[in-house]
Amino acid sequence: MLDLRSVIQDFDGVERRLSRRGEGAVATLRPVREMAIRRRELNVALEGMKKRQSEANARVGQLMRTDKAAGEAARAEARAIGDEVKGAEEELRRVEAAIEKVLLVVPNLPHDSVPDGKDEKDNVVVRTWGEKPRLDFAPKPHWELGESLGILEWPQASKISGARFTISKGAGARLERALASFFIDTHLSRGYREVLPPYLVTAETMTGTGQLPKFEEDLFRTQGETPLYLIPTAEVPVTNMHRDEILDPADLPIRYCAWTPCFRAEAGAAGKDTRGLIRQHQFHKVELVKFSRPEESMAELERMVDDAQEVLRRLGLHHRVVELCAGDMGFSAAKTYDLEVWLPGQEAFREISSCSNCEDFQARRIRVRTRGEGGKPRLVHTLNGSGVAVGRTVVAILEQCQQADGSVVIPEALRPYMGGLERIVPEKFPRGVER
RNA sequence: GGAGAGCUGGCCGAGCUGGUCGAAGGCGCCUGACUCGAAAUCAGGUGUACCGGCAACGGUACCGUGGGUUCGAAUCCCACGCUCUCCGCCA
Repeated sequence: MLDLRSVIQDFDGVERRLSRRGEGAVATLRPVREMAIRRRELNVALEGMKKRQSEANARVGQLMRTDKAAGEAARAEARAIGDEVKGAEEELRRVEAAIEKVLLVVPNLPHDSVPDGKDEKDNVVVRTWGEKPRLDFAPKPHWELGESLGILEWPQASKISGARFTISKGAGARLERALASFFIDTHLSRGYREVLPPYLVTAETMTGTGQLPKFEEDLFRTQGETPLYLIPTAEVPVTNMHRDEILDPADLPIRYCAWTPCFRAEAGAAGKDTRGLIRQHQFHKVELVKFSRPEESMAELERMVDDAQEVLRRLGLHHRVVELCAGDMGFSAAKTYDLEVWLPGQEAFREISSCSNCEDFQARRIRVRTRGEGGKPRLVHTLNGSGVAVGRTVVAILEQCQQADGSVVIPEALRPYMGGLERIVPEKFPRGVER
């Protein structure tokens, strides 16, 4: 959420910065100007009224003890003021609710360093790590590899859950589990604290990080009087952990890493990436979340990108870092880097991580503060990034590490987590692996 | 799921026969005095948000949340949430 005060003080400036995200973003803000002016007028008037009211009330109290008749008269007067106050309060509440409603769907302002642009075609490649693996055969897409190896299975998944689900089996299932452990261990050694949060959260929590009210259709929701939502990313529960808290500046930055399943309805994405593991209703992700002092948040973002890159480097996966343009960034982000991993089977770089600095946009919604000079409370900055998406890493390993014979060589760093397994070869054991 | 108790300032804790209560007292913290210095002691200060003001300062709101009663509510009434204890159930 943008700061109402700075919106009022510099409406044109805010509008100009917002316009870099596109016309749609600006349109969300327009109604605020008038409403804010109205709110201010009402508030000033109301405070004057309240002052008169409390004076009148004090008179009633005093007079009632001495002069009953005069007391009754004062009481009538006080009652009239009270009615006035009630009316003004109601009006003010209405205006404030209207402002809040608008402000909740206005996206964050892009940081000045963010490149201009409309969509993903305008994103800027910052650096590339490694090289395309030299394959002297026609590389297969991961879904073919997964099926022929017997480690990824779709017909059974759609039988039990419908479209966009996968069942991993044998070495495939183990690979997911190994990657998650490997990622977490790597981040722990680099200063993050592991947390295992709830996967179901309240609407308030979803609102805090910006998923609600604007993106309800992307979420799965439970039944019942007070529904809960399945988390689309661990960013949601972990960032909300410190809601309504004032964090000790000495503790900052706080760095968390969390491994969770993620659930996404993504109703609008029908027809894209229908095959394979790329776009699923459920997947695993290791998420990095930071709470930072404002002046350090951009440096922390750079470190976070490096932390995410580190796991790909250790796995030897060819990838690049992309800086998102203003038009392609997510709702809450002030600045975002994506990590894109090379997929030979599709001859394309695909997103495997997204690291964002939300600055104070989420912190304002959820009231996470720290103390600055003189002990004054001030908002922290929040950051989040994938470190990294587990399912998509499986895709990358299958496609980048595939061999001419259809087997897949497991990256060395991962082998300790795979019981020493060096290579995935076809598995066809419905009752388990024969020993 | 059932029964009971409770939710007050950074913490503990009074107030809850409705009025001047942002709220006693204690702890913690800050400043000053005393001291070579420290401890102890004494004196003073010590919440957040918003509005007005260059500032000093003034005003308004906040006693779990929301609603009600009333001229006026931390105090009375209703609903909800959360915490704790006991019982039941359970991986």
